[in-house]
Order: sequence, then C-alpha cells, then structure tokens
Amino acid sequence: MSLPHALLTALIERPGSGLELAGRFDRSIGYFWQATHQQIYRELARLEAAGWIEGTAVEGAKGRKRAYRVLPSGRKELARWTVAGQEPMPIRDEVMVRLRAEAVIGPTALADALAKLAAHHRERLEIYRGIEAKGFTPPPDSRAQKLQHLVLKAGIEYERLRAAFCEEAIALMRDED
Amino acid sequence: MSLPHALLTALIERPGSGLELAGRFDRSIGYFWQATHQQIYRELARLEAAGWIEGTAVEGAKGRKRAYRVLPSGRKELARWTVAGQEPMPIRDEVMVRLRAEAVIGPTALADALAKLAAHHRERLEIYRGIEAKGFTPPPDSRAQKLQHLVLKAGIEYERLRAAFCEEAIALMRDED
DNA sequence: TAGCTCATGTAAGGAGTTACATGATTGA
DNA sequence: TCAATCATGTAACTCCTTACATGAGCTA
Repeated sequence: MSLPHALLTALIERPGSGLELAGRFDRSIGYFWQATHQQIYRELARLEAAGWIEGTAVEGAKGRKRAYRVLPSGRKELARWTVAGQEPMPIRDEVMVRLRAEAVIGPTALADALAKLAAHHRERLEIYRGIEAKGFTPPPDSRAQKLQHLVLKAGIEYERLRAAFCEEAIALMRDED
Repeated sequence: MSLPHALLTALIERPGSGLELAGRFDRSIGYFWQATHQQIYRELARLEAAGWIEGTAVEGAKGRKRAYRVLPSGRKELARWTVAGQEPMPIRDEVMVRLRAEAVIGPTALADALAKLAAHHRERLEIYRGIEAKGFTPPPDSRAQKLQHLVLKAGIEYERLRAAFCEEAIALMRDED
C-alpha cells in the first residue's frame, strides 16, 4: 500500500492539484506505481483527513480546483514509512502463467501475443532511454539525482529483460513447431 | 486475473485437492503467481460452477477432501485464454517508491531495509538455481520442458537483477552519506 | 479425551478497476 | 449556445488479505 506515500513524495517534489498529480502518474512516478484519478482523489481526501496534507482552493481556476501541499506531519509520516521494513512483494506475472499453460496444452498461437508485448517493452525502453539522455547526461552529482537515476536505470533494465524474454520465448516456440 | 487459469494449468499437470494446490502455490506456480488457500477454494468453486473442472469426494481421507480434475471444456477455456491478448501488466514497485521518497527527504536508514531485501532475493536465486541444477541438467529436449526451463530462467534473471539493484542502491547511499 | 494436523470454508475490509455523474470555464 | 476541456467526485464490482470457524481423523 504505497499510494499515499507516492502521493506525499510527489507533493513534496512539487505541490499540485488532484488532476495534476493524475497527469504525473501517467509519467514519471506512474512508471513504477500506477494510479487512476479516482484513486488519487480518494487518497488525497484521506491524507487531508489524517492531517498530512493541506488543500487550498485555487482562485480563478476552472471548476473547484484545490492545490495540495505536504504538512510537517506528512513529511514525518513519509520518513517513518520510507525506512519501515520492506516485505518482498508477491510476484504476479500473467505472462509466466500463459507460458506454463502453453507448456501443458501447446502448441498454441501465443507467439502473436508475445510479439505485441515485446514491442510494448521496446517502446518503453526507448522512452526511458530518452529520459536518461535528456535528464542524466552527464551523470548527476547530487545525491537525490543519483537516486533518481538509479531508479530510472532499474526501469531500463526491467524493460530490456522483458523484451528479451518475450523474444526468446517466441524463438523457442518457432523452433519447436 | 490469471488465478483460474493458473489453477487449470496446475490441475492438468496433476489433479489434486484444494490444499494440495495451495501447497503447490507455495512453490513452483507460486513463484510467479501467489495465492492463499482462501482464494484457491473460492476459485475452485467457481471453476466447478462454470463446468470447467469436476470435484469428487475422496473416500477414506481426512475431513471432506475433494479431488479436482479438468474437464474438456476447461481445457478449451485454457487454450482460449492462453492466446488472448496479453495487456502489459501495470507495475507497482514499492521499492522504487521508497527510493524516490528517500531522494526527496533523505538521507534515511533505508539501506537497512534494502539489505534484508537483497538477502531475500539472493536466497530466492539460490532456490531457483537449485531447481535448475536438479531438473534441467542436461538441458531438456521436449518442447514443454524447454518452456518450463525458460520460465525458470526468467525467475533467475529477475532475482539476480533485484539483488544487484538493492546492493547498488545501498552502495550509492553509503558513498553519499 | 485433549491436542495436533488435514481440509474446507466464512466474514470483513482494503485496494484497485470501470463506468458514470457533476459543475465550471473556454472557445467556436 | 453548444461542445470540449478542466476538475472533482460516486457507485458498483472484483480481487486480495487477514483473521477466524468448523469438522474429521490421528496420536499421546
């Protein structure tokens, strides 16, 4: 359950409204923790009820826009959570389930689905490499920047591994058919 | 939502009862799709209601043990699902959220939690390598075995990547403090 | 007969998903 | 004024998690 703390982090980086946060969750933070605007609004209400953030109406904006900022107790909560024990996250990988299924009932046309998936991961890989080229060359000096770069590199490795795996599986199924 | 199809696959590999399946989900299948016995019992009831599996009471067993086997319509459903389009799965990675949080509020004692996590991944890596040594040397010939080996190798790569990532993060935080 | 293990469940609640609802402002 | 967009939400549902409940056989 990291959404509240992902939101706290995002709001410390830059205060903003619910929809602005939803936009950021389609990029940056969203690359490793997705959330819809419905979740975000619900969670912002909870964070405010807990006294961790404060929302103030934005005058002159469309609708009833509210800008949120993190309060000292919110920072404290984020610090507490950050060092709390990290349980290994349960893995739920549909692709592996499909391959195990293929192994017992195959051959099937699974390769087509895997080809699309590989393309998706290669796209993601290019996006991440673009972000790295723009934001992290030359390599950063500050501690915060180095940490963010590390997270990005993990994303790059993940996408590379996934794309390569799909292609290996496709090759294996093609050879055996 | 792969649990029903993970169960169908497991039951084709070897018919069994709910608790036997729960045991297998603590190993093999469970390494990439976890499930508790509560989930499994509920899902088995659904699969039986859908006419995909059939459960028969096991005479002479403790309690009211039921053994399940997959019916032809269940095999058909599994084949249908296996080739259905695989949407890229949303990533939810708590560790990355913690590192982003560390970047904005750090330095913190996050390294301790990461060290424990790295140890967990190294353990998993050894388990997988053991399975590979026992079951996949020499490399298998059959298509089904090759696919299962591929899935295992993906697990090995994943654990290796995770452990290395944790260690890199720890090193970075140590150098900067 | 008391406690342990095997075996199957129920109940309550949290988190996420999908579809829909509402109101304000902007631009054609 | 009508549609699009910005902005915030409700409602219903599924899945997963945690804790607890129940009963049957085995063993000390």
